[in-house]
Amino acid sequence: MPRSFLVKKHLSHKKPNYGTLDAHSGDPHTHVIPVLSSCSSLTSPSPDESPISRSCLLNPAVRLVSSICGVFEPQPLHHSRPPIEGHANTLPVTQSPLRASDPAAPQRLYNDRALVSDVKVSLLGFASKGNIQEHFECFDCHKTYFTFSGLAKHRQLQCEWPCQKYFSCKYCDKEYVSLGALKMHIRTHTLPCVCKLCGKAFSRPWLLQGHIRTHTGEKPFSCPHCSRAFADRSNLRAHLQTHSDVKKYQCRCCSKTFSRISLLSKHEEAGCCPTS
DNA sequence: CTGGGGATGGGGCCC
DNA sequence: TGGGCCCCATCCCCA
Repeated sequence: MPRSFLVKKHLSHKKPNYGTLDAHSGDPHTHVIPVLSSCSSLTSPSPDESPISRSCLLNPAVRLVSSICGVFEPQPLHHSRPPIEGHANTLPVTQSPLRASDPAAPQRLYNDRALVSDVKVSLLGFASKGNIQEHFECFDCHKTYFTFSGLAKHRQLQCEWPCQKYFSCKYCDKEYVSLGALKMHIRTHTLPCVCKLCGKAFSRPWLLQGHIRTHTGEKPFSCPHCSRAFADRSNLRAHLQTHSDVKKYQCRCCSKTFSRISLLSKHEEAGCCPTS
């Protein structure tokens, strides 16, 4: 049951990138090391022990922006747009050296982070609603998120970056806008989570956990209205609808109500609402 | 045909 | 960046 919005929308200039995938999968720190090297230059002489270097390294905004903009990347991405005026191609963090002994370092680091936020919003096509730290809105679909990471993941999975590579699955013809989305998709081919009892394989560990309950008979989700129990919370939720006097899904034609949208769909497909 | 349970896939969010 | 959890959606099967 593939979700089509994960897949890249256009199929032009298809560019398989297995080498990049393999390189990244082989070295999970590929994105981190360049940032560390850049940040360590700000925190000499002891970058390994400096809390500033650590915070710089762990700052997801710095890592994300650096990886996307190519500022710290050994292999720059192909920009389809010119640099944003006033920001050039250099992040502010490289312009204000920080030292652990500097008493003003924390505040300056905070200011730099604010600048990074500004850059990332400008460069990546993000719009902010009011306070930048409260709401992040996607330019393309206008969905809003409370955190930047939430918006970033949404952009990775559902909307296209203004300048990006496309990652093609080597097992099928699907293409994705981010390496992470591709990795997640590839798991549906490789199915690395295997049930030791029956050999059935799954793409994610929690799917395997749910499957194992079918062997053990464990049903941790009990209905508060009857004695039934379920192995899956979603199935309990569907069951709870059967106790409800008000069915959630109503036919627009005959006003008949159903406990599930699938039942309503089947009802409509059966011909109740031929025009809908 | 309908209603409901079982099983599974995938995105969002948090840590 | 990935794992875990939650939620939603969907398909299959059976009474």
